Formats: sequence, structure tokens, C-alpha cells
Amino acid sequence: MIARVALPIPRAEPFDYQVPLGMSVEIGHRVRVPLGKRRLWGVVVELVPEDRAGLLPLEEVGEALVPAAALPLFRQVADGAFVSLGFALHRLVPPPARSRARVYRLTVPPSRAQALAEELSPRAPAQARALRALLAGDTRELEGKGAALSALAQKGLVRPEALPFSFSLREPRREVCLTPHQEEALRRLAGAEPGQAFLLFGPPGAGKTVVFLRAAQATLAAGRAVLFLEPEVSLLPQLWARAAAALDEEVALYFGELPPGERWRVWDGARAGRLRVACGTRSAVFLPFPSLGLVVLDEEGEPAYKQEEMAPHYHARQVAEFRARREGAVVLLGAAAPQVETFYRAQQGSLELLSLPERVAGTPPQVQVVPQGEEVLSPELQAALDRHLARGGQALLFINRRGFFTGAACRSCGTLLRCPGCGVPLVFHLPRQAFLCHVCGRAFPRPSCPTCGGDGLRLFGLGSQRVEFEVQRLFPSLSVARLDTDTARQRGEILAALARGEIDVLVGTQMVGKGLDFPRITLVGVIDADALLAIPDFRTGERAFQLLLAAAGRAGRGPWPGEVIVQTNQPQHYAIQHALAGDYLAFYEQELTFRQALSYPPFSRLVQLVAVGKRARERAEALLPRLEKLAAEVLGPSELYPRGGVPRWQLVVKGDQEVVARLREVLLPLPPWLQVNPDPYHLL
DNA sequence: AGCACGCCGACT
DNA sequence: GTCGGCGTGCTC
Repeated sequence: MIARVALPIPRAEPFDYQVPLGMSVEIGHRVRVPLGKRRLWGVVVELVPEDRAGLLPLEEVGEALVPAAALPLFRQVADGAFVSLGFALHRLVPPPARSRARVYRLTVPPSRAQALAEELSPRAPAQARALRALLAGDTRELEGKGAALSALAQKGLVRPEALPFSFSLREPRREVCLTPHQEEALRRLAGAEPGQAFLLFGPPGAGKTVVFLRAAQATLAAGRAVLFLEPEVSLLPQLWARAAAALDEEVALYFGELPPGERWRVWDGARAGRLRVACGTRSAVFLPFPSLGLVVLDEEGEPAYKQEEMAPHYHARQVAEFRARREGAVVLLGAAAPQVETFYRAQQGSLELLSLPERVAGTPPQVQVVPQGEEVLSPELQAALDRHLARGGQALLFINRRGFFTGAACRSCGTLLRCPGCGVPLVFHLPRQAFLCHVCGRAFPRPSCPTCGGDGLRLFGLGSQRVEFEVQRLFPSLSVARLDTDTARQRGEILAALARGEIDVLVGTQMVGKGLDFPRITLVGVIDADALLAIPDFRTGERAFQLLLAAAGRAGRGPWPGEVIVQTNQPQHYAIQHALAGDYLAFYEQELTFRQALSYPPFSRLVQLVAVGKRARERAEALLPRLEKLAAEVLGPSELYPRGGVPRWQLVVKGDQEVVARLREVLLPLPPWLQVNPDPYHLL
């Protein structure tokens, strides 16, 4: 018997091994195999009942990772992302972790940890190994090192990581009366064809979650599993609490930052049928429920559903729809501001549109657009803060970027400071007194200009810390809190304090734009909306509209009227105008006209190709004529900022819906210096 | 992805 | 004369 084994190698099809006599192995199981000088874990994807001379034997059989029936899903995702099946499985299936080991983090600087590892080596080799593994970020090496890690924690060198958010919220079960529109949506969902996809479209506060939960109850009653997806971890606690209250089942949580043991417990529980409901972020779309009945994708237009930064590039919505068609499940997309491509499909009929037109609670807020001057807070916003807080209200200030200054440039030559490893602009953070890279997290306390060596810096750009600082400076008596990625760990406490009325002003990034429902928030301020519009990408208008609509939706959810003030120097911009009017359809019509005029999605499909390496430029240029033969248009090659000193050149192919299939013929086998990202979200 | 092989620049 | 840079190619 030959076992075909998919290995974690980016661009190699499965390798064949001999199954030794007496070894029992099944498709979907983890196996250890020799490859060259190494021994690797892979996944058996096929068993062929024949023998061939010269094959090496399987060494060891491990856990069942995926059911055989799920392999076509991974095959599809791998092919769509131009990576091997083995690599896709490696990145999308969590590694079996027996212990419910916690995630540990260093509390001392890396240099100090290195020295301590040397020091510990003779007396406590296990602790030294654990410390080195932590330094190298090697999570596999840390498995089973619980004792050593807790010893290190005792010494204060590491600390166990808390979950990024608290999941202790308890919700009472709500008995709600459905509106006629909710009833109608549920009636149409009940009559869904297997594999059908729906778009539940309604403004913030229209009661979409109630429909999700009722649909989930019906699916569970029919004996099938339910998957709830949110674009970000920060949105999970509330949905999870409501699902746990509404459903008589364990509702599992699944997202990347879970401790490895817990992630594996949920994955394996779904596979073995022990769990039937999960709430998670995009990676949860792969949870191998044997009988999936419903996938709910909340806020379907959020870009976080696309895995952009790392291969395999996939979109959770696309995976959900593919799964639903194969497994006879139903997909329910929810959005107040759907992605233009999605709404277009609803209009074309490939998605069924379910509308919830009215707000269940509150009244639409009063809106005002004012100029963004030199001052962080405009006079109008300052006056409004005075007014609302004097009346006992609370305020939410929305700012798109975190940090204090979002950029730094050399005073003598003007060079923008960038992370040498990632190529993105460095952001000054006040609490850490350092310039941080928002991609890799590296800190640069005292950077100098890479071009001229000068160390005089001009700092600019508005971040959340600066807004917090300004509010506190102007209103010393107010209680101000900040909620962004940097303070996300205290999200639970911050929101609890907000609910108790102990916080007057909450400053936050897009994290506060969604899901917050506090009746006493009567004022929402959007700081520097121009930064939302400055991103040079065809989706900028859509993104700005989504964020503004969501932020405005936070005001006046209680009995008191809400007010929204947007600071911008482009008050006439269509995204701002339509968002403040709360009019998605008007925005959609205008955006669609623009997309059609420039032939952007949904009227075309884009594929980003990035050539990496010293000869990136000539290789990208050499690729150009071959691509032009099959695509309507090829943009570039254009230079990207180098990563880790390695030059990168980008080509963007703009073609019809079948362009990816035709690209495969031209590009396969994919050379190692070429990265492919279909349907890109960041074109810079 | 690793790891080896292989062909050109600065060192004892 | 070697040590070592990383470009190319292979691993069942």
C-alpha cells in the first residue's frame, strides 16, 4: 500500500511512501515521514493499493486531523491560493496539542533573556531550552515544557498570556418579539435550498443577531452544526455570550490567539461530533463539522475576512460558500454596509437578499461635518463634548490609527522612517517612548535616518494616543479611556467601566466602531476622517463608508437623541455624505458607477503578483508580455518597499472572472520568487 | 520549507 | 590559496 502524503512544503505536490505491513493508517491522519535528512509531519491524502520499489516507509501514525470528505475543501483553497495542499493543511489545521498549555510571553528584553538562558544552561537546562524556544518564537518546541515555563514564571522572567479578551460575560436569555421583517427573513431561510447563500442587510441596530440566533436554533433542531463568524476577536465576546444564552449547547470559541491545547480541543471536538456550535474568526470557517448546516458571517464586508498578510490567501466568505454548496449547508451573510461585490451579487440573484430596513431601538442621530484644522479637536467638537457631558451623556471619539504620531520623517532629507524588516511607516507610541512597527511589532527607541544618518525627526499624523492626550489636556476633569489594539486586553474592564458610567469619553480605533451598544453614548466624534480617504486603493470609498456608518451607529442607541460630528476637509466626499445620511443604496449606486467606469471589481477580477529577490524587477518585466496575452490589462511592474532588504516588484492583473484559471496555465509551476494573491485588499 | 551543491569576492 | 555569500534545485 502506498500513502500519498501532503507535506508542509509551499510548492510541492504530495509525496509517496510505503505503508509498512501491519501499520494501520487512514486518509486524513497525521503521519511522520523521512524527507531528505529531515523527518516531517504530513497528512495522508490518498491511499493507493499497490506497491512500488524504492519508496521509503512511513515512520509513525498520529492523530486524525481532517475527515477524508473535507480534503476537497483544502484542495480548492490551496489551488486558489497557488500553494500546495500540504502547505494549506499545515497553515489551516491546528497542530495537535495535548496539554491545555498556556501561551507564555517574555517579560524581559530579548538580550537579557539570551544572557539568562546562558546562565541557566548548566543548572536548569530545561528552563534554558524553554527560554531559547520562546526567544525564537518556536511554539512546537515549547509543547510539554509546562513545568519549565511555570518555573520561569515564578522567577518573573515570563508570564502566562491572558486571552486577548474576557469571555466571562453572562447574558440573560432574551425573549424578543420579532418584527415582521425578521419573521419574513426567517421564513425565507426556513425554505432555503441546500447550498443557498443569503444576505441579511440592515442598518446597525436593525436586529440582525436575533435572526442569526433563531436560524441557528432551527439548524440545531434539525441535527446540524452551526458556525458563527466575526471579522475580529474583539467582536466575539458579545456574540458568544448571546449565542450561549440562546442555544442549549456548548458554544465553542475558535480563533488564532487561543492557547494551542484549547484550539485543538475545539477542532477535534468539531471533527468528532462532540461540538456542534462554534463562534470564531476567519480560520474557524475550516472547523471540520461532519454535518454543517449553517454558516453565519457577520459584517461580511469587513476586510479581515480575507487572509492577506500570509499564504494561503483565502476569503472566509468564499470558503463558506464553497463548503455550503458541497455540504448542503446554508450561508447567511450579515451587513449594514455590504461589500459592493456582495450587494452586486444580491442584485444579480446569485445571493438572496433579506432586508431589515428599520432600526429596532433609538432614532437616527443628528449629523454635522466640520473642518479638520490644526487642532486635534475642532471647536465644534469641543463645544459638543461640553454640552453632552454636562447632560450626563458619554462620548465616543473614533480615530482610524493607533499610536501617538502615525509618521516620522527626517528633518534634513525628508525620508519617511520605515521598518527595515516590513517596509511600513513607523508609528510613535507615547507609553513605550518608542517608534513601533505595526506589522512585526519591533520597537525602535531612537531611530536615525537610513538615508543621511540624521537624527532630527519631524513627527506628524494623528493616532488614538494623541486624541486621548488632547481630550485629557482640554478637559482635565473628565475620565478618558482608550480602546485600541494596544489596550484590547482590558476591553472587558473598559466596557464595564463605560457601562457603570465611570468613563466619560472613550477614544478608540475601528475596534469601537462595531458592536458597542451603550444607551448613554449620545455623542460620536470622528477625528481626521481624511485619513480614511487617503489610502490609495479602489476600495477606499467603500472602507470609509463602512467605518463611518458603523461609528455613527454608536450614537443615540438609548432614549436620548444622538449627535455625530465628523472632522474632515473633504465634506463633499460621496462616502462621507452617504454614510452620514445612512444611505447604503445611494452609496452603492455611486460606487458601482465608479467601479464600472474604471473596470474594477465586481466588473473585473484582480490578481496581485509580487516578484521577490535581487532580480525582482527584471523578472516582473519578463513576466509582463506573457500576462498581457491572457488578461485584459496588467498594471505595473511597480516597486514595493523592500522587506528585510529584499527588493519586491508588483504586477496587478485585471481580468474577467476566469482570469485565475487562465493564470494557472501561465504561472504553474510557480517559481519560488513569485507570490500570488488573488482578489487583493491592499495594493501597496 | 530546509538542506546541499555550486560558483564568485575578501581574508589568514 | 580557503571561507562564505546566497542563487538553484531536490526531497517520495
